[in-house]
Amino acid sequence: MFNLNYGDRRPLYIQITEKFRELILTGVMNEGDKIPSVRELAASLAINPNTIQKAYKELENSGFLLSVPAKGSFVAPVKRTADPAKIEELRRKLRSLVREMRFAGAEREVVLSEIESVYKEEKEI
Amino acid sequence: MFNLNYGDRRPLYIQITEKFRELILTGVMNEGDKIPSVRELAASLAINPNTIQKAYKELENSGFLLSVPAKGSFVAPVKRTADPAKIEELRRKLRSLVREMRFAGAEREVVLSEIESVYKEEKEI
Amino acid sequence: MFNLNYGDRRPLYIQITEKFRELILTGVMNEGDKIPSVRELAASLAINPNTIQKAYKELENSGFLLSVPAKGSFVAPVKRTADPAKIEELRRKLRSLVREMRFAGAEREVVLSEIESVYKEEKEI
Amino acid sequence: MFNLNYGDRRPLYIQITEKFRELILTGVMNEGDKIPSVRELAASLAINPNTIQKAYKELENSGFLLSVPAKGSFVAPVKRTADPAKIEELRRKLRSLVREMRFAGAEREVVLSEIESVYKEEKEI
DNA sequence: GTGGTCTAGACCACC
DNA sequence: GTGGTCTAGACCACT
Repeated sequence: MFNLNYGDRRPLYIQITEKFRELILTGVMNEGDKIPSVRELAASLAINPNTIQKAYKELENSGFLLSVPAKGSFVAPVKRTADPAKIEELRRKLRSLVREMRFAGAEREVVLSEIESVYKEEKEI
Repeated sequence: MFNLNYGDRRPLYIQITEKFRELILTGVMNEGDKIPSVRELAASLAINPNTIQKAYKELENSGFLLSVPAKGSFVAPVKRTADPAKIEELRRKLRSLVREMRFAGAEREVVLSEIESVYKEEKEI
Repeated sequence: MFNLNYGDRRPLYIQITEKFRELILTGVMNEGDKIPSVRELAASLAINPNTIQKAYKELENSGFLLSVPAKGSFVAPVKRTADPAKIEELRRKLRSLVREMRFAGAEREVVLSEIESVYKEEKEI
Repeated sequence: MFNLNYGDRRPLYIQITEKFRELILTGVMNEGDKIPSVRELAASLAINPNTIQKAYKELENSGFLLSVPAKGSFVAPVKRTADPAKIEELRRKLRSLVREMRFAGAEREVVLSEIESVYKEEKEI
């Protein structure tokens, strides 16, 4: 499914949550997709199931996964009552980034097309 | 000059760097402009000079300011690269950020309006 | 671990960053290695922890370290670019520096021996 | 002869010293060359002669120029009893830079050829 | 006056 | 325990 980097000294469970975060945010995994069971992924990565458990727990806490007892874990629905503070932080980052692009010479249309393409992304899948 | 937000969980020195980044990238401050001295701004914001110093140092490291001992700090000469590689890098960051915003529940219109508002900001007037 | 030179007019925190840069660039320390904690190194060098913190921060900003709160600081994953543009930039810096050394009275042999000794330094052994 | 940058907020006399430093270090100007008189250069740059005076004074203090009363100012001989501290500082910079080049993938020969070419530079003129 | 360095000590969140 | 932020205050070199 993916690989761990043992050179990276970040804890394994963090590497795993990051990986899932990336897969979900990029639309490789979508709402409702079933993810591998703890034991399954542990075997596949050859690490302790407790580590996977901890990663899944983190992902559940941050709203990326939804665990259904006796059924498995699934990618959470996108709705998630938007945390205003989080959105505000992201908007701040967005403004700063767009200003930098503008300053670097990127045309308004280039930026807009990038946005559009993201919002079309998963619909095409 | 501007205000600090103590509710904001970002460190004060980061808030300050962001503010200057914004003032410079939006063209409110231009190359060569003298900015307030470390002690002056510290007094004006009622915080410790060391905190301002830290912010100015960061801004100098990232190329926004030029600090000259015994003279003052100035907005650095700009290099509007229009470097395609730089733009490409920023586009990648933008996509990633927009995906995250979308996932967090931000509507397409919200993101677009943010872009528009940046491109309407004054600049080089 | 290493020593500070109080005769040296360079700031302590710069001496520290240089030392780590050297240790990393010469391969004595490698990606993922844990480095001494802020307080540990401060005690060992008998200086204030804030000074170490400043050095580590600089090293993190320039991509040599990765600091993780509550975990420690680690040598960052390396990206041996072999980017021609980067090399070209370094060559320009080198020419300028060597001109200055020559002007300051350094003999060609002195400069060459410096190069040789660097290329004999251990690395990735 | 050269231009001043009024956007640059560094003092004019500093810009002038830097310019001469560059011209001398790159071998455009050589030992014994007569440089323009204070009044001459002041007129050519359309600035106050005092500013030129100050720049020349700085250059003389740092050993780049040699002023002969009633004769003019000349590029100083290269010998200059090499200040050991200065040389040491430059050697440190050189080592650091060469390490970085080596790390970036530059071959030993590339670095050496750069040195050689600098030491041949002025002889070809 | 200016930027810059360093110390001493407090406090925080996280693990 | 860890990294990180902030304050308070001393000192330096330079203009």
